[in-house]
Amino acid sequence: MSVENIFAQILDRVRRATDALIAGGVLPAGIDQSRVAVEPPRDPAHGDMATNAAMVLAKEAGKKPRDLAEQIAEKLRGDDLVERVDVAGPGFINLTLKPAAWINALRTTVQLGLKYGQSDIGRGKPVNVEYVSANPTGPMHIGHCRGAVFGDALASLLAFTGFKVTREYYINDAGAQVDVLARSAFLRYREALDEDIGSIPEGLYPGDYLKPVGAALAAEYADTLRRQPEAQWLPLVRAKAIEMMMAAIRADLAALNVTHDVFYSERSLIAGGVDRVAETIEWLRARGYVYEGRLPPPKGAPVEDWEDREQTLFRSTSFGDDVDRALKKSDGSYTYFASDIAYHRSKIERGFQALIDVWGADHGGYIKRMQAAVAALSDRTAELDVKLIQLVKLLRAGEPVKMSKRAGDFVTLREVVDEVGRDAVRFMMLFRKNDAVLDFDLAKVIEQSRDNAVFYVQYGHARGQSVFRNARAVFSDLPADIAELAEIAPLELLSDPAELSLMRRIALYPRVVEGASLAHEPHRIAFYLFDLASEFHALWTLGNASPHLRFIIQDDRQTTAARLVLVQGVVTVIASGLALLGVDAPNEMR
RNA sequence: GCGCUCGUAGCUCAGCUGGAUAGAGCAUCAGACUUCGAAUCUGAGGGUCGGGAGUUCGAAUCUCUCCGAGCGCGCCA
Repeated sequence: MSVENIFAQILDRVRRATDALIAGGVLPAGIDQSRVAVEPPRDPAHGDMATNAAMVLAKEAGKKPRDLAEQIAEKLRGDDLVERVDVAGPGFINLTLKPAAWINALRTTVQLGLKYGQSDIGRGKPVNVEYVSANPTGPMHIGHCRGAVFGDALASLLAFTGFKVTREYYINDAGAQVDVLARSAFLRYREALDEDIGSIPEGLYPGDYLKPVGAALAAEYADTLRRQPEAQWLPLVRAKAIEMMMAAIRADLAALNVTHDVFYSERSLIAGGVDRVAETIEWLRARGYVYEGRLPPPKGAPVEDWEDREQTLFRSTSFGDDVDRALKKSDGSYTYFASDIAYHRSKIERGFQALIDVWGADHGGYIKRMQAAVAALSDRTAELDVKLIQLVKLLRAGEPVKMSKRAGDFVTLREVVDEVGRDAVRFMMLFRKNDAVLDFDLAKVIEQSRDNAVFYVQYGHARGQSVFRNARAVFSDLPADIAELAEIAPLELLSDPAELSLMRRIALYPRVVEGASLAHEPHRIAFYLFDLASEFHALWTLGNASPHLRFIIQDDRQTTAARLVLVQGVVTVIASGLALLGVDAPNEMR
């Protein structure tokens, strides 16, 4: 819990009050206090904070909630941070804090700067976040983009809250699809040797992006490959194609500022004479989780070439899955699931007990078996959270965007980033819950209006910075160092309801960050920033009708100094939140 | 047929892991620019939280059951 989280501070005071009641025999010793919470009330008229302590504890204590609330309230009265305590409704304890509490919180915010909102709730626990993991068979398309941004932001958020994060990409470079890639590249290789290849046959990748691969192969091997049988050239062409596709993918990710610490190759699981997949299967078999058996045919949609046969199965039903899952295909090779188990075993062996996988929504049916595998591999100690990322519908002014033929019938990530910019892409991808379908309108996201959340938040930051530029022109003697300014500024002059409300919003940030981190929901940061910007813009406009509420008061150095600290609080939090999302916080909008 | 994810204002969506009278944006209507950039702001109308039942002090949130949408359902990854 971070020291600057004022909600945590107040929860601590509530704990002291209930502990005192336990000591006094009013509450039973050992009562479960885990559900006691302190949160901002929906209605500001109820005060600054409310706690449910009395309602949560009443039953076990055998007391009426209202009576217990009164006793807790009595203990809280006289607290140095608390101005007023009221008992309301079914037993809420409403707290109104002294202005000094908010003033201190603001001062702390500004002095901590970009460290504000950090916490140690992760306690250094290693977390592995796997995201993107797009097949190396072509450039990134818009469908990959959302998962990439989500995973990247989630990783940043976890790191900010004290987890030891590893960002990981699983390269699917071992399945049949990379052989298809190799054959497709081989065609382009022949094309590069001036052969007429006609149209690309059905089943191969048609995109132009393989032409450079063909050219590179021609430069490297001249026409030697062409005279070899496929079994000979395929591994060479495949390796080259994968290498070049991964380079393209890394470049695409770089354009989005998405980074990874580890690129883990599926092929490496079975390379160098060590078969880690077989090892893992035997490891599981020794523990009774793998057996030879038969599966019932799938219900519903009939499978045409279904044959009932004995196969190697993983006992995922022991961990809540509906059926056991096949580990080998009929030709004896491993299923994708088998390698994926071996891959997740490597994560566990590398010391991760907390795993997060970011997948496309079409993989939803895969979650249970993978969680089952992780449970089996770790003796139920490791936890896998799978975040499903829903579809992105790409629009332009309300109309669906058509595919680009050259890229191979999909819109590439690069095209979109080039058109609307990285910030718009990143913010909008996070301005929705991960499991909700997202409409991404290319025309809307570059609009400069409130309807465009990216612009609106960035503009808030730029506006804040412009106040400082203007203030320096008026009061050149104010300290340039913001921490020093916060030290000397008479913050008690910030007494207007709109100012206090903004201070409360700023104080909410660490709580939002913690909640978003624990829930693995980075979108909460984006929505919070929108609300913060909104409140800041409103206060700004108040200055039009009420000149005494402007940030810079020509003949009042003290008030100006105090308000600059408030503006800095807003600027700091917007910059911090945008940084978590990987979005720039511009000093001016041009 | 089974499983997963959803269903909240006319539209697009939040709702802080069970809290008080369910909130924003867009759209509609009515307002605010001799400004610290109005690229903004203020106000109004608009809801059976898909329907029903249950759990408890209290449910949009948890459970069950219907209705509807999307995704998935040995040898694709």
